[in-house]
Amino acid sequence: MLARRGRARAGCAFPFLTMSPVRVRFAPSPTGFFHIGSARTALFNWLYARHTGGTFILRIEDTDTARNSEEFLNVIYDSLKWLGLTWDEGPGAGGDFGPYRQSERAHIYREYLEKLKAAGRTYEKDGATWFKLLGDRHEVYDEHRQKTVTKVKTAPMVIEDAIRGRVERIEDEDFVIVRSDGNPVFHLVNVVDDIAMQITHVIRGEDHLSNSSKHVALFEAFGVKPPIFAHIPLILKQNGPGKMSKRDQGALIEEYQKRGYLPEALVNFICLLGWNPGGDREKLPIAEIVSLFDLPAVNQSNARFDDKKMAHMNMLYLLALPPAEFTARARVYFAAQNVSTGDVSEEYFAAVMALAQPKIKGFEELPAYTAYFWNETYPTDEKAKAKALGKGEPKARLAELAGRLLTADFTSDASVEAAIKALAEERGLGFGDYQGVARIATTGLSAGPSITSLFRLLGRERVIARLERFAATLM
RNA sequence: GUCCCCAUCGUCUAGCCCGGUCAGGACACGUCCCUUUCACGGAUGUAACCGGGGUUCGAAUCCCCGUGGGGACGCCA
Repeated sequence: MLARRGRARAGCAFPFLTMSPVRVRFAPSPTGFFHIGSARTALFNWLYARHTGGTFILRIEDTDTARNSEEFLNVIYDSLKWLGLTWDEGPGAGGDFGPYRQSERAHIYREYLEKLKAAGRTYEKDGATWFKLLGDRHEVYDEHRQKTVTKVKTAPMVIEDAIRGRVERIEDEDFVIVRSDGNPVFHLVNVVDDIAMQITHVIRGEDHLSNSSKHVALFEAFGVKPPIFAHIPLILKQNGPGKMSKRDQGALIEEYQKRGYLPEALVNFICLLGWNPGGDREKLPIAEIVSLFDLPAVNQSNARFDDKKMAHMNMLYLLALPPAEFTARARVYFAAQNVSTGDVSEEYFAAVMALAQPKIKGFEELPAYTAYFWNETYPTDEKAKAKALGKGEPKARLAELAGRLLTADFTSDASVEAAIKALAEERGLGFGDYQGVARIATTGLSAGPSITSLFRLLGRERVIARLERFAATLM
């Protein structure tokens, strides 16, 4: 924990001015849905590229032909675009180092493999091609794997990590680089592509830290100086042990998209998992995050995901949205959810949204929160109804209110309020004696926007009709 | 089992590099205020330096050892 600030200042304050331009890549494999952890890795790469004026590359690691799918590939594209993490090079974006799908780069891997073979750094075993480490060999029984393995006495590999400092790890076993079916393995293609695409910084999850010694060994075998690594901490699942996986609750980006979360809120939230701008600020615009972000400030310890805080961040962004923007996005949400809002006018829809925006935490609350605005068949919360009817004389209050509203002025919240207040005063009662029962009668709910606002919006006829209809059920 | 990474409120974290502040903020939770409901907002409370040694006048901060958590150990990526 202590060392990182020191490293931050020990290096050049503006590495991108003195070194070759930053080139980073996000290299997902389309073997499953896109989850929070992947999104954050992509985000940190993107942030670093934008911060340094470098290049953000999207590379698809689809060498495992058995597990790849086009569907997952599209999820990756869609999720990245939704989050606003646009790539400068990669599928659909072009670039001078393509193709950007590993399944289309076989010729490049063959070429690099030849270099390794020529240097005597490979051998064939069981039909596969192995990478040969340098050093003396001896056999040893591995308890964990319950088999005899060949160990190699090698010098420690040095991993220069922008987040963790210098990490040494001994790589002591040869490993497969080309499968017996002819397909190259992750370790090989990953390193070859990082060389071929001139990647300067490898920003990836800490789960790859142990692999890095293999990768450094390969870089050295190719005679290439390894890039700067930055192994970011993992995101742990909210409940229970271990890192977050695709199966965990709240793990999938797609899910947040469907639930109407604002992508800018999600981005703001996940960049705070393992990084912070310093000071007490949490909600900050992406442009500012870009300017403040740097690798040495990334935490070294894993973070646990917290959906409550995520929801809170989303609310903050929702609250800050210009009303027209809120309305437009709400429209999209209703459409995506297939929730009908009747054939109301744009003005009416916007007016309803104006009442809802300051009250809700997320778009997913919207359909239930506004159901009674769209038609006359809205659900009634029976528990709330029982509670509202449990005290006073609800039937009398409804009748009085309906009568008074007949002549009330519905042009503004204030005029509706004045009418109800006058009625309450005449009867020696409080506003609240009418408010509760009127709300359940006209909305079916116990909570919602101010009663005067929603009366004004609903209009005299509908309000009175609802009051009378509800009163009639109380026989 | 072996190797690697990590360790401040329940959670995310500031403070650590460069030792001296009532250990600060946010989420969550409690109370109060605002209020015609529910939210928002404001105020406030509960709550943490993993343990043990060492260095030092002084350690959350530096060092060591434990312990705990995480990761890796595939012809997955």
